[in-house]
Amino acid sequence: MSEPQSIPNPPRRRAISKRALETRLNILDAAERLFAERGFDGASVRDIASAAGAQIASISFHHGGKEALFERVVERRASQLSQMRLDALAAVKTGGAEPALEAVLAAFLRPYLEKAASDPQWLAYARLVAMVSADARWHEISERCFDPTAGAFIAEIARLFPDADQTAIAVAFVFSVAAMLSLSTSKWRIEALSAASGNPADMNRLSDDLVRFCEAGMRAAINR
Amino acid sequence: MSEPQSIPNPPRRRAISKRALETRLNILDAAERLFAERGFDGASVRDIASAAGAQIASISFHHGGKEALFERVVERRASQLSQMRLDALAAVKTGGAEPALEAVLAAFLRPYLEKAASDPQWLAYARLVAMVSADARWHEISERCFDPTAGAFIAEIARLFPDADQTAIAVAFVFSVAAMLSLSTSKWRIEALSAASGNPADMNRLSDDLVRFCEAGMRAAINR
DNA sequence: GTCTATATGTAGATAGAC
DNA sequence: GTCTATCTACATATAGAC
Repeated sequence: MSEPQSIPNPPRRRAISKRALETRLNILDAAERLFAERGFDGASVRDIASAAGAQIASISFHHGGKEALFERVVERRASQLSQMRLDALAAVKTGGAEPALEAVLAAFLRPYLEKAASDPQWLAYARLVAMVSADARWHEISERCFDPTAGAFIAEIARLFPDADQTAIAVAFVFSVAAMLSLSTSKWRIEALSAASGNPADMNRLSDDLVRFCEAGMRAAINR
Repeated sequence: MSEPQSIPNPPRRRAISKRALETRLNILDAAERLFAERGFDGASVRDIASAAGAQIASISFHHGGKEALFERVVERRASQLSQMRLDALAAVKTGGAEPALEAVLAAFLRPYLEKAASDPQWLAYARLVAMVSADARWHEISERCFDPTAGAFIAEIARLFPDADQTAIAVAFVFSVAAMLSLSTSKWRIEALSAASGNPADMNRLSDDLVRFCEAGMRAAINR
């Protein structure tokens, strides 16, 4: 993924210098931040290069242009997050008894929530995903990066509740993902709307609230 | 709202020609569609003018530039939708008994759902709202156009459940709004993820599913 | 691999004729 | 109010020296 023209068994290829790898990584991180803040069209490769301390030309050189860079930014974290989620799902299923609905939903939601609570780059990534999901231009990315994992979780829930309507489960799952993403895009709004209470919206509490909310909503869909 | 420099009692002002009014309206409609499809930066005033059958210069003339046009597009429908929601809330409260939680949530969600089911421009508007909510650049619009109405509904729910945590209610409300908006941005995804079932995702059914999902989630937040 | 210089396109805004 | 023509700025991308 990080070597454009890599070959399964390259006969002879010079190692990439440490500095070049840093440049690539700095560009990816800066792009993630700026794309998340301003959107694909609002973030220019000039600003990204500048924020990364790199040359404008290095973006085309290392990543093959703006669009390819955007896809790499999304793919990098998506594959990591998918792995964490599927691992958590597998762990939940190793116990002898049937897993509880809450455990399955938590296996999907918690890996992201834990990352987002500790690393601002993951928060930026979620804003990016919200953009990707909302923009028809990036549907292909969604299908490739997100839908397989989402499908696995929906199938598992359907297996736990054989009598439930599968479409209703998928609908509730999409609602749950939307609620999850709103934590990164609308945290400011939660704080504004609950100003009276005074609490400054602690991330751990928000995470628990999200899992409770989604589980209750999913149960309502299953018992439809 | 549609007359930039209007004065409470204008001493003498020539009436705006019918054609000019049409130009203004055509621009608003085309802008709504293109902003929703491509985002603020992705939609050019050139394309908007062209889609509206108007001149590029007419956008600055009638609406005062691209940013001002964007705000007008959002404000136009936001004020209409707020009115419908507050009317529905008032209607729910006129009955002697305390309104049910479901009725309050429905008063917020149904007006939009009914519009979106019948008018593609309202679907486009929801994509726009999803953008506005996700982009820090437009927070001021959110606070001005959306938060007052949201606050009224949160206050009503808090009044119905005096022992519930107010922050938890606000959090669940934001999750509900996110789920609602996902109907416009992720309808294609619902269809992809529930392909096995075959149902082509009828909008009326999705609306019912949404209200059920949000009510169950909100109850879980209240009983926290 | 990096960096300068530049090619080529398009953006938003407006002056001034009609 | 409309429309043409044009201004200025900035976009992405790349060729070629180092």
